Amino acid sequence: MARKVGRRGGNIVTIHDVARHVGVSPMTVSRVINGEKNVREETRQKVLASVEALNYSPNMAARSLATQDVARVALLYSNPSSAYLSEFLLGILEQSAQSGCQLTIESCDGPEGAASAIEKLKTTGTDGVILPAPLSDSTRVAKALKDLNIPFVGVATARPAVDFTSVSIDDYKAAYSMTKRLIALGHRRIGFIKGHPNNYGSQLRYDGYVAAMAKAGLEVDDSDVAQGYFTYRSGFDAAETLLGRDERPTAIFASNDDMAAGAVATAHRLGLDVPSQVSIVGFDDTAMATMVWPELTTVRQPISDMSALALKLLLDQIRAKRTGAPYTPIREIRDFSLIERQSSAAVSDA
Amino acid sequence: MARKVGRRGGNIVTIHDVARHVGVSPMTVSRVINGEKNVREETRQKVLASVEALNYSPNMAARSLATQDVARVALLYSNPSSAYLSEFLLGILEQSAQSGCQLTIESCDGPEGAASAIEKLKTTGTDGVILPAPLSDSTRVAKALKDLNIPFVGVATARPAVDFTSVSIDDYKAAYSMTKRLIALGHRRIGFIKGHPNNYGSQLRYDGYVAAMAKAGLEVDDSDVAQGYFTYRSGFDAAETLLGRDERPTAIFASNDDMAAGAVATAHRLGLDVPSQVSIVGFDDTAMATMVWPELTTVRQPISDMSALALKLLLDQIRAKRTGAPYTPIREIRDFSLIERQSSAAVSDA
DNA sequence: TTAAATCATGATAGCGCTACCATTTGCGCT
DNA sequence: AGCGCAAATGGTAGCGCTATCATGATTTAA
Repeated sequence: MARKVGRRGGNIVTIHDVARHVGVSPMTVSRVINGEKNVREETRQKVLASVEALNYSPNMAARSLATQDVARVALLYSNPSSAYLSEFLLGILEQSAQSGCQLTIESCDGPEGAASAIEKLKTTGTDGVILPAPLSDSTRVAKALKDLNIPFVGVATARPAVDFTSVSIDDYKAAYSMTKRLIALGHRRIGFIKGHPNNYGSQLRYDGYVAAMAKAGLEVDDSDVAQGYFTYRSGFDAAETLLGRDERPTAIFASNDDMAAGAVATAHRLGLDVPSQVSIVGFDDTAMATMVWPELTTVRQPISDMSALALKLLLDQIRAKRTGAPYTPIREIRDFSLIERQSSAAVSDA
Repeated sequence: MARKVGRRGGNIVTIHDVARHVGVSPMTVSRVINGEKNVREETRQKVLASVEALNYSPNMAARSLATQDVARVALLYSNPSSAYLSEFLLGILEQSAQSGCQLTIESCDGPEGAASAIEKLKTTGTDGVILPAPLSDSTRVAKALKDLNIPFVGVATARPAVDFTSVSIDDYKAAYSMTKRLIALGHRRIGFIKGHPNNYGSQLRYDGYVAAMAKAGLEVDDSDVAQGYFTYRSGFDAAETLLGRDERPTAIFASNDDMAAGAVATAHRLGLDVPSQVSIVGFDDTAMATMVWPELTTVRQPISDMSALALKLLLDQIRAKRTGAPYTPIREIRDFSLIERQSSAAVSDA
């Protein structure tokens, strides 16, 4: 239980114990653990068996000390939804525990405030930066980091700029799928609430919606599209425009969950039942989606997977930079999924 | 920037550099850093000055390796609001970076699911556990941990059990203050939405409300109190009971933000304006509070402070356990604050 | 004043791991 | 067989820090 028993003579299993158990040198064990080559397959197997048997787990502190390889990575975020942030953190944490890197969390006020935060990171000696959702689309932030020669990875980057490594989902495809699903449920007039105009991902979502509608031979009337700003309030207002008419859509697709929740509130206020009279769907599957009633049908991103992967890629990049190896930015695309809850239903024939 | 420059000859400032700079032995520097006694005040000052001058910062990896003191602490949580969780994580992370301990995050399904999670922690060799909000009130979980002799600290523990260390706010006092504030705004009939009946903190909040009403000489009518379950939906329904009458209260105090948000939705549906016709206030100041419109007046707990403190206390406790020192559980109470937003207002004379 | 306790500091030896280089082993080739 | 070369393995020396004990400086008690 306790890691310590005395200054020496602890009960912790070390690489030496494994080595003795197998009958090789500690060095060989180290090589196996780190997946280096130049180890005979047979030896490798024996070592792995012993690791298992003795329940050995490497001591991160010793490793980072020996390798001098404690990457200091910072997570720089600006007001994401807290649901997003917490799941993001979960992924990052898991990965960082495995990789034994030192995490710093830094918040800033939008891309503007990022400048000073980045300045600070520089003086602190940060080896790399993770940029979650809103910040990952800021060219300004990307440029600042690049100028400082600090490696970074963007998460949920919508803009398909390939000059830095990023992990995202395909916003276009996701919006396309969701729209297609609504159409399959019998909806013909589907309203859309756009996200913030500055947000590139927001544009992609809209494009996906339009494409799916076109594919089904359905027309998108301008009056069925409302501008939103990703906030609850903006969804509330936008839905008012969309639903406050005689000829209203039977479904509304909001570009994020907060706006969808706002739309649900408006529907209720107008005396419309969700989903029997209007289906309302969101995007992101944040906690908001299950907090409101009825719970929202939405698009789910594997946020914690994505953040974990982002950290891993960042560490690779940092390592490459240190060894002077060439590094080519990667654009990873993860799969999204459609989560169907109670806010959507087939259009009623009434 | 990079932590590494070559196997040796890195540019990192070590304790030796500081020692040389001051003209003492590394050991003395170490002592100063760790705040040990038996160092002459004059020497201490000189060392501290050099630390500052050279911008030295201790290498956690080396320290934990030398002290054999890597505490493995687990954060065990069960479905808290994500807003709560993310802020909680922020506090924990900051503290853990400073203390150089190894964090594991573990989720479980309510107190029931905790059993297996705890079992797992045992085999993994966990030195201590942090228990956030809902779990910290489960006697079952507390007992399981105690039986295993694993130190733990509860956060936002409402039940005033003093047999384990905890960090909380005074739910009673907070509810009392909020109620008093509403009364000061001119409200005389104040409805209350209770939290989950199993939750002790929920009871304290109710008691605080009742006490404040009594203090002001106001009667609490049974029909002005509704049972809720901390969910949006339950707040939605409870508000219906409270507001769906001719003689309705002019304010509603919900035991958490989710229910307050639900209550706001109901008010809107009933055509009541918030706050001019009904004031609605919440508790916790989760992200939910600012996501709905109008934004909620609520009670704020210093969540990240509390979680950071909890980790610190946990580490103390672990250390005490290792050295065999006696340990007395502490019950820390932090200050809450009233956050006034747009969902509450003075009662109108109309 | 002198022995004994106390304090301030230093020297040494690792914590568990891996970088680096030395050595051994295996294997294909002439 | 003997050579060379590469693959496989081992030995050594720290990474930055602190536990421990040893030492010299200072105070206290007697």
